[in-house]
Amino acid sequence: MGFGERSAATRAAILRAARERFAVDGYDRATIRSIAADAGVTAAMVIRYYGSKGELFALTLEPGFAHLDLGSAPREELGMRFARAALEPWESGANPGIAAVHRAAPTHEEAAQIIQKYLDRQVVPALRAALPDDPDIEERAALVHSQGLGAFMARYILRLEPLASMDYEEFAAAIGDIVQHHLTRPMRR
Amino acid sequence: MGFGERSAATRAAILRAARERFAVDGYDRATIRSIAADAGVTAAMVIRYYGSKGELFALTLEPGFAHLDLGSAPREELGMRFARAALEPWESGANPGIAAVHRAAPTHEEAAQIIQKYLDRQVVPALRAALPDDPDIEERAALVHSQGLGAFMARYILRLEPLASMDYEEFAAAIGDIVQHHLTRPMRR
DNA sequence: GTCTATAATTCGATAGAC
DNA sequence: GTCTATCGAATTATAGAC
Repeated sequence: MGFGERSAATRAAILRAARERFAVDGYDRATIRSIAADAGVTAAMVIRYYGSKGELFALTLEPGFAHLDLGSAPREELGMRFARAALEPWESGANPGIAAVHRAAPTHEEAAQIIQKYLDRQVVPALRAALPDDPDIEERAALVHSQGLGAFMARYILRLEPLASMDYEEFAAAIGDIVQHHLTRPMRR
Repeated sequence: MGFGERSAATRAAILRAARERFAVDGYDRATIRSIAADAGVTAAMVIRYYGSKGELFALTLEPGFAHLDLGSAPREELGMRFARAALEPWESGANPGIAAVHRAAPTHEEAAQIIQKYLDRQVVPALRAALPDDPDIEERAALVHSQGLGAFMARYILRLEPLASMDYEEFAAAIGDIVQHHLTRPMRR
């Protein structure tokens, strides 16, 4: 596009500010003006570079979910491995885009679809690779994800106690244990 | 209040419309005008009877969560009993107020606090009554609730597949099984 | 490349007629 | 008791100066 050197930094600053605002305030309450202010520019610049609030939001979510890698975990450690891989990035407050998705999803169909995609393209394949012979892997993955979703929402988004203040190791161990159960319990056919 | 017979029906219609709108659209996207239109009146009436959008929303949530009654379930059936008691009302689409709370909670602190209250005043006491000697009942209740929250959000709010279309009996059985595990697994001290 | 000024909406809430 | 008309604030987005 016809933008020079100078603008690249501004563009990046806007995107960074948008990620932060959307993650903290949610889509509706985050305003173009507040994003612009955080980035040290005016609202006009935000529109100039990103067209509209909606387009900016879409780009905000793009880097998306980190690739879910379970490595070559032994069967008995799969749950714990999954829980750590999914939750640990959050302890350092990384990936504001994902918080933004989860804050927007209950009222914005497009955001909910991004979560659906994460489930289909990351969670299911990762678990299928680990348990290639399980005929119910999709149901298991959905249930595993539902526990991950609830734990994530409770601790990081809604900040419900005592989960929000619980020691991370204890938290991860509890969730890992449950995931393991989802993955290994007998399914009714 | 100085309101006569006639207004009572209007009042009720507004509240009913508000519950529906807040549940479907969320707090921010539901407008006074849309609620008024659904109720067959004008926006002025909504304000006249309920003062402000915020006050109306608060009343919307009031009937709140149904009392969580686990009856006298044997220890081995506690998880299943809990899952059914928490989820079954949803299959018939009841209680739009609760959908409204969960849609608003990620971006509205007050709504999140209502969920916290549900956890503290319904989930914890119900489980404590069922397992009076468990020293970790609050942690267990929080973990049970996190699974319930995730399952509820995935199936009814975000409508993630395949959970959203899963047969209810299978769904409830899976969640009940997990809840049971949360309640009975050994805790690290 | 960035800003000021402002257009065009939309929303919550009010005032006052009937 | 209900409505019309409108205010005032806030928002997204545009036009155009510098």
